[in-house]
Amino acid sequence: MDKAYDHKKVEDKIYKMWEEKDYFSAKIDPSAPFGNAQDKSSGQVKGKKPFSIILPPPNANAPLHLGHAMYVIEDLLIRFHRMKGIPSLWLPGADHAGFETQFVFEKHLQKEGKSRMDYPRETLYRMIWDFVQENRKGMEGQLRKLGFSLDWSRKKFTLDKDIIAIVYKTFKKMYEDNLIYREERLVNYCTYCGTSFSDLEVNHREQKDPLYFIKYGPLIIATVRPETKFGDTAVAVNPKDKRYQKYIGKILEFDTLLGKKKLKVIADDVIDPNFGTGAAKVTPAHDEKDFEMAGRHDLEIVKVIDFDGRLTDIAGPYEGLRVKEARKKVAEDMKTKGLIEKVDEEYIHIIETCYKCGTTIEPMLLPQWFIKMEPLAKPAIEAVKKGKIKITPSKFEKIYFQFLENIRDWNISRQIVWGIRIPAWQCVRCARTNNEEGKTNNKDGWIITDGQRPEECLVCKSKDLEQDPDTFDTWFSSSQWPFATLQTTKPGDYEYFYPTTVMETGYDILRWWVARMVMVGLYVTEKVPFENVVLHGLVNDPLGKKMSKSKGNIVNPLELVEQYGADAVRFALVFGTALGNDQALSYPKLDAARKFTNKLWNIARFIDMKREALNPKFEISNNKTIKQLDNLARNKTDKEWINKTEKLAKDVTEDLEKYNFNFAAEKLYEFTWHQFADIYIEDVKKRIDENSYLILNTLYLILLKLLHPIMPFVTEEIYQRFNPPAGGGESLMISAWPHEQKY
RNA sequence: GGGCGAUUAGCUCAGUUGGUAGAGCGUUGCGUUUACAUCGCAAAUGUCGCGGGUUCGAGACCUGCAUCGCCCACCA
Repeated sequence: MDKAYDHKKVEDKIYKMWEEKDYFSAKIDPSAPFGNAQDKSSGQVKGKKPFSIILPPPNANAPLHLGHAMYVIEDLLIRFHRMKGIPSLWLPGADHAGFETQFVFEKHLQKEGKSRMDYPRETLYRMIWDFVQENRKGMEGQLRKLGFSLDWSRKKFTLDKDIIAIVYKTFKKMYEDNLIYREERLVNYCTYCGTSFSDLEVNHREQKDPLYFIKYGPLIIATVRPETKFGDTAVAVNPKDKRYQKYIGKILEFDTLLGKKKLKVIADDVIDPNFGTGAAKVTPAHDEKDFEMAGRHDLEIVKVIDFDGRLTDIAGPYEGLRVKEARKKVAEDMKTKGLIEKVDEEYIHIIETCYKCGTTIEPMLLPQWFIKMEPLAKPAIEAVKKGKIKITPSKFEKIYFQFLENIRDWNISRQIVWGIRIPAWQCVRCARTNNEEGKTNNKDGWIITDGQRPEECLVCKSKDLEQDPDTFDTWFSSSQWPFATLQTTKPGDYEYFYPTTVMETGYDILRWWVARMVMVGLYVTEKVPFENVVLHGLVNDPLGKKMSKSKGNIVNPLELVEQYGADAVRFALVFGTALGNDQALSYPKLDAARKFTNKLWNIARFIDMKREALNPKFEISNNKTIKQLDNLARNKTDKEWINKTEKLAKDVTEDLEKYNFNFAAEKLYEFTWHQFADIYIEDVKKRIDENSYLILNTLYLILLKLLHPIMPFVTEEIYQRFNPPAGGGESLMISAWPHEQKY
């Protein structure tokens, strides 16, 4: 053996061996059908309950970042259960990541001086498709380099035909169950990205803006958005406000930049008499509260801002100006005309911004597809409350409940090309008729299918149908991922592996993804999609700052793997960090982990040398229980170390089953280095004989097994070099876990 | 406006049901021809953010407060 461990000579070779021997493929054990055995009360439990994890599919639009290396938790769980002899499945996949990917791709186009507008829809889609396929290949290579024992024979992509078919089926089912509706209402719209968003894609930011006090005849109203006043269709006051009683129901007539204007004064409870002057302008097309008032008071809705972020012709001379410049210009002109009473320059308020590009979100009137969330949220809340799903660490339950208990309907329409196009067709003739009759919500005339273009309009038999150009919010397909994957991999997978055992992911997508998977999973399959949610923290840069492209502090896990070895990277990520807490990338910790791999290696080297020296006549059995080992040992000290190792195996097993990964790593590190190597080996060194050698070697084998889930490469390499007997199995990764324990 | 987390050795962080503080890195001293200098032995360093409280006993539990970070939130 070399004097030092060189991961570069080992890792690729070992991974290839595992893959060629097909160790990663999950095997459904037909002799131990699990199926209905989930019902323990029936007494029909047969075989072992399988263990399954669906890999959170990484976005196929960029190489993996260090955060993805946290998948190590899933790999160690899978390897742990596989060694325990439990049929284990870890299913890989990739996400097309609709909007995110289109955004990234547009950045690439920009560098070439192009934009999405330069290409027809199909061309743009095809270009992004190719871009994504390239990325997928790269990502899979990265996952292999990290040693992840993913079942590549079952890999899925969110745009696989069979996945899309399921997404369509779900949409249709929801539509038929009256959970989907189309409505024209104010949605979060980013004029830069050119699409609407759900509430989760909107950030909030504090900002200082001038608050203008504008004269509306006898009343003064306060606003930060004078540029939208062209769309005012009322003035509102609180019904209890004594100052304004005499105006309620009256028509005000007053001067504006565009001449005389008449507005009715309405009374509404949402108006806070203590804000500003207690009177507000009502601009239904650009403010949600105003939009709701418009509904209650039957007000006209006048659009001032267009989808490109510029004022419409309603703004007269200000038409075509961008919101920001329009605001400035309008305010200046109003001052000149004496329409502004005063300006509070120090007004601080919260604005909504696009989570991606930071542009101020415009509430925009747009017909979109919505999912009614409340009926879906209730069972999802129940599932956790009743313990059908367990969230670890439990502190995250609060966030889960808070999201679901205050849930609002989900806008799933996106005005982008990259994604799954919504299978909704509108009859052009019916739509026109509806419009003429003054119906604005276009509910009629829409045909939802499972993806097939309908032959003709169901109402008027017209063949003039147009498909909705919008695509689904990526998270709509993601929400179906656990059952969609298992229903489309291999026959029997869904029946055997669903519900999955663990959903392990970053806490940052608890609401975006996990909660939605629970809701949609329960709705479609009537089962929870997973029994355990395990949430890890973020990996930040060495200074504790969040990694991001704009900061330029992204770390590619492969660089670290190259330098320290995959085992060290994996170990460093679980060592010294409590589950669910953020951690800063630590080079000293990586270095310590790398030294640990070397320590392991040198223990092996020592044992190897002793083997050569002693040339023992027996073979080391891989299958000895610790009890059997105790009977074999003759030296009292050796027996003590058997007990200590037994205790370690018990503790590590318990820690892994309780998701206390840091405890497991810390105990293994401490025991291996400072107990086993520093004390035991130093002791046995002086007195080693055949019998002690047998104990030493066997205990070391147990350590290798216990370490294998976290550090698979170095442990496997050593195991292979020890060339254990046939009875012990050909690979550490499929050998038996040294301790049985259930919690 | 609400919520969550953090505050422990110089630095980065653990501390699992309350029992006189731990790791890695760093520092200091000593050692090492034979598993490993990617090493060993030894040592130093903590009013566990601050104030109350519960308890025989609190870093851990309760309650205030401070600082930092994150998340949620339609007062124009």
